[in-house]
Amino acid sequence: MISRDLLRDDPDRVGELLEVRGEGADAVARWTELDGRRRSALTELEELKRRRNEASKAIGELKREGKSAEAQIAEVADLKRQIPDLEERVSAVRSELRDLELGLPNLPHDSVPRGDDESANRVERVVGEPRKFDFEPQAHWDLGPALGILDFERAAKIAGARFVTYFGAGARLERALINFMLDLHTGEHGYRETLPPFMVNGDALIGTGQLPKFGADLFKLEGDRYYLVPTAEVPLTNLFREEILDEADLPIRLTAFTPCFRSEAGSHGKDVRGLIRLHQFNKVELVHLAAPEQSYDCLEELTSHAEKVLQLLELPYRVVTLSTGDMGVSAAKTYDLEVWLPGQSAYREISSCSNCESYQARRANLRYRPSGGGKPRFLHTLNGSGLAVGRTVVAVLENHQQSDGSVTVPEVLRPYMGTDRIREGD
RNA sequence: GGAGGGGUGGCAGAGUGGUCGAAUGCACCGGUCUUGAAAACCGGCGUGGCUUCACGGUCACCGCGGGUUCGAAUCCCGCCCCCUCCGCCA
Repeated sequence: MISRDLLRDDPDRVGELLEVRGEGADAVARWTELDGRRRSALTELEELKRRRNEASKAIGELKREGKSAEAQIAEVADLKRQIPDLEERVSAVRSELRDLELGLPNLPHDSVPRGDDESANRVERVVGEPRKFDFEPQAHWDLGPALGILDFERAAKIAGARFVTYFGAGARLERALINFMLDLHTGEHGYRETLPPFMVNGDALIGTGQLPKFGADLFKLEGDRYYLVPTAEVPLTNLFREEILDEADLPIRLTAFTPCFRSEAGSHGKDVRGLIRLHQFNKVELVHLAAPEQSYDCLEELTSHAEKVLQLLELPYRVVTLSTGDMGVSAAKTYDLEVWLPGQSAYREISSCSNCESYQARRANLRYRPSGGGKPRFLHTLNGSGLAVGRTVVAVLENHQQSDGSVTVPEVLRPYMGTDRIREGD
């Protein structure tokens, strides 16, 4: 949600920034109009309520003194005829205003490149050199099945398209990566390990911005009010909703492994092979709850924590700042980490690190009390993948494959894997 | 799934129809006292909205939503959550 103060004080600037994100100045104009209607109706309503309260109080006093209160009772009766009407008007305007506010995307940070799509993204740095192969590197969807560690066809039998089953060393590799990432973030980067529910309610999804607009991307349990989490960002960020935290406790850094469930509606024909785009995948997530003054430092740190995973796994990657047209609705600024995939000769997204500033905090009513005292303020929320585990498996297989079809296990994973090489049948 | 109990301010905990946004204690902030600290004493101390240059005024909030009443933290209905016991299950 965008700050109401900002909408009121500087509607032109908000309109201009929204323009860049596909919403126009007309949305701001509509907001201003609704807000005005809300305020005038509210003022009117509260005046009636004040008179009603006054009269009721008088009735009590008069009765206690044994006097007649007929006049006051009549006045209250009269007011009570008018109040429900006005109340309805107020709540109608309110919900219209809320619908509008919940539908508006966040405003981009000044440092974000403006543009309509990913072609306007800005490459910040390229880290590591793509390896030179003296043979034709295979894509993981050939390599994995050949090794007998990834099975898409059998997964389709029990579930359908866009699912995978790991066998043997593949399953172990997934588990090794999860443990490695969690150990790194808790041991070296100062995160608290968290294991949240994998199902959440609608309020949580409104809090982080998936609802009301993107319900089609989610799996909802039939006949129930639960949704499967599309990312651990949802449970983690909402964990402290409706709370007022102490500034001294910020930033709160949480990491969690969860599966993620996405319907991938509207992505037919995209990434149909392999485990790039599945209905269910695993992810280790990083979340910061930060004071506004520190949140952009936090974004750099969080991103560096995700990068560290790639570096230790000896995977070449680049860091990209998403343009205004390529960012998610909640983000004010997003860095994508794109890992090099030799099988596709392309950099592909493996992590997305965002500062949502106070956008989600407003929706989830996530606040903190400043150390110096004073009113509670909205904090800033950040999240990033540290990393998407399935895609990391892809990157490890493709980058560390050998000419004989085996895969060298990166040094840091060997204690977790119990081997330095994955061979057919492992 | 069945039976019972319970959700009040940062915490604990009173309050069963009006003068209750709410006693009291703890915590916290400011002050007095003290060489300093503690103790003691004095004062302050919820959140949001509307209005105001400001002082202030006002509305709402006692899990959430409805209802009864001139008037609801208090009575009635529905829902959510927590606890205990039984059943079932991992």
